[in-house]
Amino acid sequence: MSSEEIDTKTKILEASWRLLEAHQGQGVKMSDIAKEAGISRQAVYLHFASRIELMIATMNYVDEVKGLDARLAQLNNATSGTELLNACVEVWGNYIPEIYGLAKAMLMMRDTDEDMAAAWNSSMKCLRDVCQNAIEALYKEGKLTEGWSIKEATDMFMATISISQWEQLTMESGWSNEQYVDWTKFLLSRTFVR
Amino acid sequence: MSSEEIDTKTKILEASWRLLEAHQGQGVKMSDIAKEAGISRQAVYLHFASRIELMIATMNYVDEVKGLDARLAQLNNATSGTELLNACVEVWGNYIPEIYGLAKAMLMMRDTDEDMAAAWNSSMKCLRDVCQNAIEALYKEGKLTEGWSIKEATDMFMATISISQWEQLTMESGWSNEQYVDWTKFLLSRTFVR
DNA sequence: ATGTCAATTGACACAGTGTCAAGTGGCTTA
DNA sequence: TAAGCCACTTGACACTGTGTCAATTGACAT
Repeated sequence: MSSEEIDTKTKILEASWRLLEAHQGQGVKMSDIAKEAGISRQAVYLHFASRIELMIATMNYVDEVKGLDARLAQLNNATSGTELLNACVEVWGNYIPEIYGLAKAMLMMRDTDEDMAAAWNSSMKCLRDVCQNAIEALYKEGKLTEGWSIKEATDMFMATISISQWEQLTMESGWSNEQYVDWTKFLLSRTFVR
Repeated sequence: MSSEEIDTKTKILEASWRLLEAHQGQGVKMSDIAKEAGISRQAVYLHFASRIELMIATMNYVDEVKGLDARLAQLNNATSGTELLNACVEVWGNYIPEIYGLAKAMLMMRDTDEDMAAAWNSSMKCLRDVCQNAIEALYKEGKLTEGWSIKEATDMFMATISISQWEQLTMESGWSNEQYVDWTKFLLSRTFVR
């Protein structure tokens, strides 16, 4: 069996991931991935029907290895809504730099490919759930700023911690990740906590 | 001269703009633009050296016609920092839907093309200036929330009113533009006003 | 009538994705 | 040891979209 030797499929996924991170999700061709994996370009298609499919598989693979779900699961220890909100920003905000290349590639393809859009949304689902928990906790504590519905507040929360927001503040404006996390926590607390 | 008949260059720009808006900035080919303008594909290249150049020209053309600068210039009537901040969100927030298709196309190209990135940034410059004015006004009134530097606050301001943010809240989360403007004003006031 | 200029047509190069057919080399099973 | 299977290789090709080039047309100006 393939318990010791890494099977080709995994080699491709690793190569894809590595290149995506190295090039920040841009300009990574099927032939590059094949070369990186040490196989022929055509062989990639023996394992993945298309570029899109490979990208989605890479995303699932990274999800599995890095385990955002697991990281987020820990958060349910958080007692108060505020605490949960802050913890959420911290976990996600420190996760983004680890998966930025991949995420960027996904976001770019999402515009033109429905499957990718769906895959991305379902991958964001677990994050959204935690965000919503935080908002609901605030609400139950009577601490959610007046006027917000749960949905609206969760929408705004998600938008605020979106990859594009992170990209603009760190990559473009030159913020450190710590700055990003701290000010985002500040903005969210001020916005949602009464 | 060409005072009555629209010259071909303008016809191309109009066609480009129309298609970009109609298709939300996606999948608009040179041949589509040519067809829309009523000329041959190759003729487009007699006026614009490349797709990128045409896109940048379209952007400048729309800027000229729609006049974001002019709209923003009015704002300098605003007396207080808070007022300026709100006015800024209102003007920009109501401008976005009018130019979304074009903006989306620009943002997508920006990832792969330096010239486009530069053109986009310079186009955003006037918006950034107004945002910075608002933050500075707050600061001078002693109303800027403690901790923010002018630059950081302006960065965060810009990120909050970015196209991606608007896109996520309206196109994806289904908010009305009014909702977008109101909640964004709310979030910014809470974040920046002491 | 001659020249110029904008536009047309058709052909072609190039990159990247995806497909197909034929071949190779190693491993299993009879 | 032969037969068959399997993952992979090679090379060729179709398709799309961008960009280029050369030859041609038709209008308008001198």
